[in-house]
Amino acid sequence: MPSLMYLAKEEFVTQLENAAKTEFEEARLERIDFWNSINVSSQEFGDLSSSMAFRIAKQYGKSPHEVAQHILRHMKRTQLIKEFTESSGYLNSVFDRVAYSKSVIETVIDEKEFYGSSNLGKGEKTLIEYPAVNPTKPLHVGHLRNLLLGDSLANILAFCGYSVEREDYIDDLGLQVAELVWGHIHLGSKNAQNKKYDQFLGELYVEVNKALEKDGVKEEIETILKKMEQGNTDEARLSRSISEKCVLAQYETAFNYKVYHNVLIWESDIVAAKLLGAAVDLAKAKGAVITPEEEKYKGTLALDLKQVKDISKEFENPEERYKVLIRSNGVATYAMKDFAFHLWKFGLLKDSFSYSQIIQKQPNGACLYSSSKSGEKRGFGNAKKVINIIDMRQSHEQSTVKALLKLTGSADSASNLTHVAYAIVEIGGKDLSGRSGTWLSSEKNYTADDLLRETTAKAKEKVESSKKISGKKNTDEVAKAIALSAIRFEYLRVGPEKKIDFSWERALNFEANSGPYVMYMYARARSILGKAAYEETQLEARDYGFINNDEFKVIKLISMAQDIAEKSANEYRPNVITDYLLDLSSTFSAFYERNQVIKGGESKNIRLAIVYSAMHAMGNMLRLLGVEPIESM
RNA sequence: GGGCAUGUGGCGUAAUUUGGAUAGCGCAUCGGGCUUCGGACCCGAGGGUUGCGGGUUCAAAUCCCGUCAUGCCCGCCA
Repeated sequence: MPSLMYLAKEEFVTQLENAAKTEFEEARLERIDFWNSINVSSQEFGDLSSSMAFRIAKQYGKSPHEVAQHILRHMKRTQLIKEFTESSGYLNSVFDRVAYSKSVIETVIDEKEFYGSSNLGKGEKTLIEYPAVNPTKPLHVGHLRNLLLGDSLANILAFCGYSVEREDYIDDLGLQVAELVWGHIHLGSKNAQNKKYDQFLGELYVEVNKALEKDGVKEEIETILKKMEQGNTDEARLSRSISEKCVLAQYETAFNYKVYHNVLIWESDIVAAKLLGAAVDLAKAKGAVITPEEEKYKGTLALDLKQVKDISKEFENPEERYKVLIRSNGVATYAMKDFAFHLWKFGLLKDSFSYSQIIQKQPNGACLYSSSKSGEKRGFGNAKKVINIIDMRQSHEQSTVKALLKLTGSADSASNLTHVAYAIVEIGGKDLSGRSGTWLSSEKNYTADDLLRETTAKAKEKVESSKKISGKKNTDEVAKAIALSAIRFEYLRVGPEKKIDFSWERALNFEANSGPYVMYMYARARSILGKAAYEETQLEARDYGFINNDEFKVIKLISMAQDIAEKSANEYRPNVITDYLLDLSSTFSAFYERNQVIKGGESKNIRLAIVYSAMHAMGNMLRLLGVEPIESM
């Protein structure tokens, strides 16, 4: 079922189209033109408005006002629209508040926690990968953007009817891990006991990075890296074991942020499964790659940039002719490995992984699986749609993967591959490098753990000073929930393509335009319902006769929840949701500030129903952001 | 050299994909509001030539062209 706002718009379009076509036959307009001419307008101009008359006026050489008046004559009231009006060329609709409100509220009562959900995705299997952090350091405030974007988008897509699989890729064969293996051997692991393992590794990593300047160290690390890649060596086992311990520590953090996954795929397992060979064979067979003659590229397997420059402008490069995929020493580049992995993601190569349970029960109750040497077969991968949450600096690599998919005959998959490119998080204009240890600070580290701890402490202070909750139990839980809402909101309210300069001040702001603000409005709604001993059966008695402007503003916003969720899913933008939540909660706040609910006399029941509906709309949208609303705070 | 992203009041941002009525919101500043359902609140004021210059249009933050600034990417690094 589409949202009521959508239905009202549809009724408007139908009336408008018929009327306009009767009066202005020559206009040659499509239904889509009428549809696009309609906007949600500010209250003074009615509920929905169309600028169609301007367009027709031009063709007919008449004034928009005149045209609109002609169209208006043929427009008749509909189920949801009480009347149409005209003002300075715009055609406005006025909703039938009784019919509209009744329908919205009954739908919410019927659907409750599913209100706003839809079947947009038609159950399509969608694989979403995040955060793919190197298993060499703690998650910091930069990684958090990836983590929260991924988790939130996964929630949103699931709510919109996609069948979502949350996957994380772990590169346990990277140079960074090799450096840590070297560090383990040469610098020891004496500090490991009294620290969280990822924190210990992160610090060790900075140490190793300093040692890199010494003679011979680089070579030693390269040797280690080669042994790791061979598999079945001491170095390989050590790298996997270090990586696993690190990932488990990182996931402890993720769990505190209420972020969960379905499956981890390890680079060492991708290598063991020989996906790469199969991918190379495929690329050769389809003629997607060539072996350049030029001296510079002798012995490599490469992508001919001329062949792909139509696929993406990224490949327009006057200086380079080829993009190397397999080096002359036989080692694959990142892009090629990634292409192989994507063949698996789309089910274009058969799933040769075995899976074991790395965490039997995450805090959300679900098992976390992991690719492994031994284990059972499972139906992971084989997705129709693939979404990668990756920093925008990797756009070029992602385009290469896409191009390879297209060239190997999977144009469908190529177009179903989405790179959600987000800009980095900086601190005081500097990016968060693991190598130099920017995340380490003498006062507060910029790790995700530190951020949550600081924010929770601030929240707890506030909770304890609040009279409402003082003397009550679980202040820790409440403080944590509030802290989470603050952090998640702060990260998600900004469009993904804009860079974020991290600031403690903003992270710790719980006032308006924040997660806690929305949570507060939710809690107040609950509190009112509790005080009124509200039950749904009371709704029988509600009277839709008097819906004032404050009330109807809230109802209209509630009616748009599904459109908002779908927009957010289609555009991969959680900030569509945060924006809506701020609008809804502040409109709701203004409504109850000016309108007594419990002492509302004849309006009491309808207002209770509005509070009830707004509460569900807020709660459902908050959950899409990964924020579980709390009853009181 | 080529490509990508960003540029909106002092600060942080929304709206740009699909052009519409007065560019929305928060922080900060100033002024109001608790004997009234929770003050993490509400109401109001000041603050904007949407980087700049052209163009298209009845209408441009939005589309087109140019230009400036900032950051990033374009390795047989991973």
